[in-house]
Amino acid sequence: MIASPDPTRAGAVFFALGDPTRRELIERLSGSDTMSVSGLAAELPITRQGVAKHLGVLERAGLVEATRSGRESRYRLRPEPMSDAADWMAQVGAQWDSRLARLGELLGGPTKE
Amino acid sequence: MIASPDPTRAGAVFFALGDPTRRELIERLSGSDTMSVSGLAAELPITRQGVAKHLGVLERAGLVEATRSGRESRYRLRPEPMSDAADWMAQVGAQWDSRLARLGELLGGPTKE
DNA sequence: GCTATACGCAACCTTTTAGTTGCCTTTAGA
DNA sequence: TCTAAAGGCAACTAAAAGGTTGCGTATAGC
Repeated sequence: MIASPDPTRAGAVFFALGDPTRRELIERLSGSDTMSVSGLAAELPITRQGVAKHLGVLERAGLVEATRSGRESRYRLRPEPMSDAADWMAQVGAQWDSRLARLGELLGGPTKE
Repeated sequence: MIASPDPTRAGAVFFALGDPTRRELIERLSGSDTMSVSGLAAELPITRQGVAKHLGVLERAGLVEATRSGRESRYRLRPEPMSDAADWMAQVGAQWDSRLARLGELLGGPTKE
């Protein structure tokens, strides 16, 4: 029941991780169970609303999950979708490799990088 | 020596792969040895100059390499920097895991996802 | 009940990004 | 040599992204 590789989701993950502030958020969340929006904003040089927007992007990519607890919503890291991105890269790399291998055979010798 | 994990380069890779057209280019390049700008542009719904810009982004991220051959410049895939991105994700995931593990110990039982 | 905290929503501004058109240079080939 | 193909460079446009301020709503706690 592992999350199946979803090429669509991979794109969202790449996009989400393409922003340094969002990577920063991910790193913070990887070190604690859950964090509130304000808690995260307190550690960053941008406003709470700015953080909230970034969390929205991460949530749409499936990388974080929000749970409302009283008056605050706590965010938890959800690393699973990253495997879709990793799969995409592995697949591209593999195809590249096999292409290299075929080329090597054609040339009649092992081809090194 | 394998390319050492470079967190800076990881950001550039995530950014570069965050665009669907650039992923398309990467996929095309993974299937052939080298391709010219015009060759790539012929397969995509955007202009040659548009493709050239994307190739510039990919090149700055280290994901492709250009070689001028006569009047055309041929681009080759260079998948190595992707490992920086993969390393970053793996590290985040590992930290998250170990945090979970420690939490599990504190609670006196194995914690499942 | 009142106040301060934590959010969500919406409008707005500024910068980047994706993509275009136009023009000029270099090279392959008939 | 003259032309057509391949590219680089620069200016410009439209749209998206990152970020802000302002305001309204719900909840915790005195």
